[in-house]
Amino acid sequence: MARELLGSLLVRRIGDQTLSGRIVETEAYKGLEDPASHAYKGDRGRAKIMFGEVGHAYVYFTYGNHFCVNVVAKDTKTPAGAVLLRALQPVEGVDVMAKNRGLAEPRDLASGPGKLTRALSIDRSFYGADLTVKGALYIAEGWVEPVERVGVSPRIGIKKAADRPWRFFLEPNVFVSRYRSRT
DNA sequence: CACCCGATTATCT
DNA sequence: GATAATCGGGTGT
Repeated sequence: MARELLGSLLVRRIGDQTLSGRIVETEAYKGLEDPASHAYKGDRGRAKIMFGEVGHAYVYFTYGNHFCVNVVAKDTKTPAGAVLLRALQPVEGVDVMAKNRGLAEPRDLASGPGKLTRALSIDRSFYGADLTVKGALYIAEGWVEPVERVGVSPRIGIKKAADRPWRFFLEPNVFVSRYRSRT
């Protein structure tokens, strides 16, 4: 699913305003067998949602400053799993995203998991939200085949299970995260 | 571009 | 008390 989500559109509606971005970077997190996953310790706490319905949002707060958003994803035999959305290519409402971020440069607006939630005003109120139905936050229907290639690398910013190549990104693409991103 | 660091809080030991 | 699925600002090459 981390691969499949590349190229699809994440949409945030606020009143009559629409903000959206094309997903250009993702990371896969498994459950009980993935030491880097928040679901590694089981069906409890904030990770509870990762054991729930696919297509729902797992939003968590980290480093005392940032929210990150995941899409719950797993097959029917797997108890838990999610895909972290790491970067967006801004599409609609770029001016509002710039305002939310206090920046003007499009490539810096959503090029990181904490940046994209700030750009789209995504916070813990979306914990558990169903991203498959058109609401305040959803993934649009009509997935478009990416024209870019899919690059693969180890996941970023983790220490446990850091060897697993479960980060996926479209390349060439200037909107992917650049901190500590080596391909 | 590479590396370093402080901010700030939920979660775990 | 320590760590963390991060970011932005700083320094030095």
